[in-house]
Amino acid sequence: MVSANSVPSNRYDASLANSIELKWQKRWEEDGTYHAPNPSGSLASDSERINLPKLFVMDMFPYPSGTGLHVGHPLGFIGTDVYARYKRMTGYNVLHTMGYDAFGLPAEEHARQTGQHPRDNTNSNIENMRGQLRRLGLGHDLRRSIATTDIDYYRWTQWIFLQLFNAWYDDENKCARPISELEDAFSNGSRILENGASWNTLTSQERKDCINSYRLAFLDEAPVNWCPALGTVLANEEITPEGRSERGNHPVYRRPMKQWMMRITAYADRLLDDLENLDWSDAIKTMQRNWIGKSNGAEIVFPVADKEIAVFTTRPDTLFGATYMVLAPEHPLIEEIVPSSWPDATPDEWKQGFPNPQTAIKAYQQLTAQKTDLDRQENKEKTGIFLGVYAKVPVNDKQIPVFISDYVLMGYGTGAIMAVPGQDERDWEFAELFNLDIVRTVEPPTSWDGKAFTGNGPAINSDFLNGLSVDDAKSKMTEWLDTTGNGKIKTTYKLRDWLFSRQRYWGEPFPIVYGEDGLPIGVDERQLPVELPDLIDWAPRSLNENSDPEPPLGRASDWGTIELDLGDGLQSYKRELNTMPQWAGSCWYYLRYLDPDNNQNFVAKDIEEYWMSGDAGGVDLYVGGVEHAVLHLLYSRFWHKVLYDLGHVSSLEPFQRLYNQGYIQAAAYQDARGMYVEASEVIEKDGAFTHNDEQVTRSFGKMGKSLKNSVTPDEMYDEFGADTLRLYEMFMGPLDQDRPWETKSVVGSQRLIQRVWRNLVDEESGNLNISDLEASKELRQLLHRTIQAVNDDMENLRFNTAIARITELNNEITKIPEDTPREVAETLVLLLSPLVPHIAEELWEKLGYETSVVYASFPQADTSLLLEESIEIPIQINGKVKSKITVPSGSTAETVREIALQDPKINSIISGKTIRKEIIIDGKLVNFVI
RNA sequence: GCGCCGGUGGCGGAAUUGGCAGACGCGCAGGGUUUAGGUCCCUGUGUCCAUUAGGAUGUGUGGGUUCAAGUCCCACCCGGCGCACCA
Repeated sequence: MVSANSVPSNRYDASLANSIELKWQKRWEEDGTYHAPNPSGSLASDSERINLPKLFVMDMFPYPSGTGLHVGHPLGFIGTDVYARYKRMTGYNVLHTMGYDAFGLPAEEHARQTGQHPRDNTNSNIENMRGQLRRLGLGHDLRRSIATTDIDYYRWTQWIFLQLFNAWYDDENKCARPISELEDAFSNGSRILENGASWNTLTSQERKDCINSYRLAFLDEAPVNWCPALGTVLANEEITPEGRSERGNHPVYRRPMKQWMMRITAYADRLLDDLENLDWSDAIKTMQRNWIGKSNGAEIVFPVADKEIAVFTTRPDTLFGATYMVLAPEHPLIEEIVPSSWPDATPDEWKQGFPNPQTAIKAYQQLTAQKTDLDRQENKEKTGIFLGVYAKVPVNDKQIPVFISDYVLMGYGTGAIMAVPGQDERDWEFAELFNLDIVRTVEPPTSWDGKAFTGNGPAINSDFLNGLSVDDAKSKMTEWLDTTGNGKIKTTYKLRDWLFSRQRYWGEPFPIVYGEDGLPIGVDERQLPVELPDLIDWAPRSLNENSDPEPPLGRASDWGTIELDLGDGLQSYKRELNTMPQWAGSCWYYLRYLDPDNNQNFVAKDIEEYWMSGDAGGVDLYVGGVEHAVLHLLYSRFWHKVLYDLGHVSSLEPFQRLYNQGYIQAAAYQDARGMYVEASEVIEKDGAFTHNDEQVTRSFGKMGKSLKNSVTPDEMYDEFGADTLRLYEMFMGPLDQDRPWETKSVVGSQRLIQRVWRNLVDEESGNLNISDLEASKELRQLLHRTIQAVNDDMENLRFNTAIARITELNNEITKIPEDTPREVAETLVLLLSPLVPHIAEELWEKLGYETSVVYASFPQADTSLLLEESIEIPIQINGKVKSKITVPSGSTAETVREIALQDPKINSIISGKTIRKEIIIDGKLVNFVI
C-alpha cells in the first residue's frame, strides 16, 4: 500500500535498511567473505591474503544466556568489528571470530528446574545468540567459532590439564619442565630431596607422593571456600571482599578439604614482571599487581620458650625497636607455648581478668572465630591478649612479651609479627592500648608531631645501624641476620594457589583416575576426551556448612568406575568426580580459534606461530570488560606461560594489547516501595516521571533484567536497522567510557545514513545520482583532511570522532547544489564502510563495483592537499580575541604582523597606545600586549 | 585511609605540543513542505546585558606560572573504580 503521504519510495528508512542488511548478510555468508586464511591445515586457501601482515582481533567471549542480548552487550563486539574491518582495508590478514563460554552454573540450574539436559539448553542459547550477532553484521570467521562445551574443544582443555599435571616448576631455571625430568634427577642423584632423604630408600608409594607434591596441578588438603548454597567450593578470586560468593552472594565457609590446586604461585614473579611489556591500562595492571601482592623483606627467627617462631617483616632495619611480638589467633604454635599460669608481675591489663593464659587464649580465639571477615575488616579497634610468654630479640637479647591479636592474619607471611610501634601505626595503637614500650629507631624530622614515623631518616637507638638510611640499614641488618643465622631475605605474596575443582555437573571432567592406592593418575592422552556422562537425576540437594560437597558425577554410578590398561594389565580404576571451574575453558580459547578443526594437536605449531607472532607476541587486540581484571586474565596468562615453558606456544604472553570497553547504562525507575518498574512504560512530563500514573524516581545503572531497563537490538532493527544501531553505539562516546543509552538520540545516526544515501541516490527512482565532474578544490581539500583524520581516529579506536568528521564532510556535500562528484562519493562510502558495512556494500555495488567493499583499500590522504592556501588567524589584544584575518599560508611573521596591524578593529583599539609585546605564532595566532 | 580515573551547555560528548572552548549529535525554538500530525528540509541555540551594532562572562572550587591555561603547578570539593589491619 502506498500511504497518503509523500515519502519517496527509496528513502533510507528501517524497512529499506532491513532489506539491504539481510541481503548482504546472506551474501557474506555464502561468499565466506570474512574467512581468514591459515598458512596450512584445513583453513588454508590460495588467498593472497596469507602474505599480508596478520592481525588477531578478539572479544572476550560471552556466556550464552537464555535471555538473549540487550543493546549493552554488543558495544565491544561492534568496536572490534569496526577496527577489524578498517585493518582489513589497510592491508592486514585479520582474524576475528566469536566463541561461547558455555559451561557454567545457569545451564545446570535450568536443568534442575526443567529436567532438560544442560547441553540442549546451552546449544539452543548459542544458536539464538549466533543469530542475534549475525543480524548485527559482525564480520566473523564462523568456521573458527567454538564453544567450550564442544567435546572436540574440552578434549584439549583436558589435554592442557594433563600438561600441568605432568609438569613441575624448576625454581632454579624459573620454568616449568616435564615431571619425568624431575624423577630422573632424583633417581640419578643430580637433585636431592628437600628433607635430605635418599631416593633409593623410598618406597614406591613414597616416591609417588613426593613426585605428586611437585606437580603444577596437584591435590592438596587445605582450607578452601565452601559454598553450600552453590554446592561447590570456590576459588579465592570468586569470593567478594565481604567473604561471600561472587555469583549469587551466598555465604561461604572456610573448611579444610582435599581439592585440586593449580600452582599459580610458582609463576608469581613472572606474572608480575611481564606486566611491564604489555599494552594494558594501568588500572588493570595495578589490580593484577595488588592481587599478586609481592613484598620484599626478611624472615627473622625469635626464640620463644623452647620453640622458635619466625616473623616476616619488610622492615628488618627496625629490629632494635621491636618491643613485643604478636601471633595470629590461629597460629599453630600457640598451644605448644602457652603456659599454665601468668608469669610474675604480669600487668593486670594484659590479663584482662582471666585466671590463666590458657583460658584467656581460648576465649580470645573463640571470639575471633565468631567474627566474619567483614567484621574483622570493618572494626579496626585493636584487641588482643597476652600469651604469658616472652620472646628474645636476636639482635639485643631483649625479652619482649608475646601477644595474640586478630590484626595479625594467619594467611599472610608467617602469621606472626615483630611489633615496632615506633615505625608502624598499627603497632603504635596496640602499644598504647597495652602500655607497651615504644622505641624509635628512625629519627623523625624535627617538625614531626605524629606518632609512628614510617618515613625515611637516619637510624637511631640501633647500635651498628645508627646513622644509616632506611635502605642501607635494611641491607646491613639482612646481612647480619644471614651471617648469624637468625634470619634470611624473604619475599611473600598475597597470591594463593588456584583452587581448581568444583562439585558441579556442567564442567569439564578431569582426565584423572585413582588406583587402589588412592593416588591420582593422569589418563593417557590417547584416551581423551573423557566425556561427561548423561545424568538423569537433577534434583537439588540441600546442603549446609557442615555437609560435604557431593559431586553430581557421583550420581552417574557406572561412569565412576572404569577398566583400563595402564601398562600393567586391565585393572579397575575410580574416576575423579569433580569438574573443572568455568575459567578452564576460557583460559586458552584464543588458541583454538587459530586451528579449530585440528584433531592431532590443540593448535598446529606453524599456525600458532603465524597468528601469535609480534613485538612481544599474542593477540593483537583483546577487548572486554574490566570485571575480568584478575580472574580470567590472570589464569589465562598463567596457563599460557606453562604452555610456553613446555614448548607448546611461541609467545610469552597471550594478550599483547588489552582494551576495556565501557558499559552502556540506562535510566531505571523505582516506585514508592523501591521496586523497579518497566522503564519502557515510564512517561516523562515536565521533568517528572510516572508509571501507571504513579510517581517514580529515576536513577542510572547497568542495563539489564534486574533494573528492568533493557532495550533489545530487535527493537532497534524494527525502528532503525542494524547499521544505525552500530553507528549510534560507536558515536555515543569513547569506547572505554560508560555511557547512558537514549533511544530518542538514535535517530541522529539514522539521519546521517539517510543523508549520505540521499547525496548519492535518487530517493524516488533508487538510481545512482552522482556526477563525473571533478570536485571543487575546497571540497577535495576537505575530503583529504577528513581522510587523514578518520585514519588517525580508526587506528586509535576513536570511532566517535571519526563519525563526527564524516558527518562534517557529508554536511558539506549536502550543501553543494550539483550532484556529488564520484571521487567524493566513493571515498565517503569507503570511509563509512567499517562502521555501517551493509549500506556501504549496497552503495559500493550501485557505484559499479562487483567485488565486496570489505577488501577495498581504505582511502589514504594526499598530503599535498592537506595544506591550505590561505588560513584564518585570530588576532588577540592582551590574550583576548578581537579580530580575525586571512593570510596566505606560509606567510612570514612580518607579513602577518603588518596585515594584523592594518585590521580596522585592531587599529582602532591600539591607536595611540604602545605595543609592549608581540607574540606571533606561525599559522596559529597573533597577540599584542598593550 | 591509600592508589587510579574523571568533573566542559538542557543532554551525550569535541578540543596534537599551553594558542579561536563547546566540533559532531540529541533536545529545544522559529520557518518551509504537508489537509493535519509524523517524516523530510532550512535557520538559530553556553550564560548574562544590549532592539541592533556590540559588550561582559565562561571548562568543579580557591590560588599560582604565562603574552596566552579546559590543558601546566599547589591546595581543596565532588563522583566512579580498585585496594584496605598485607607486617
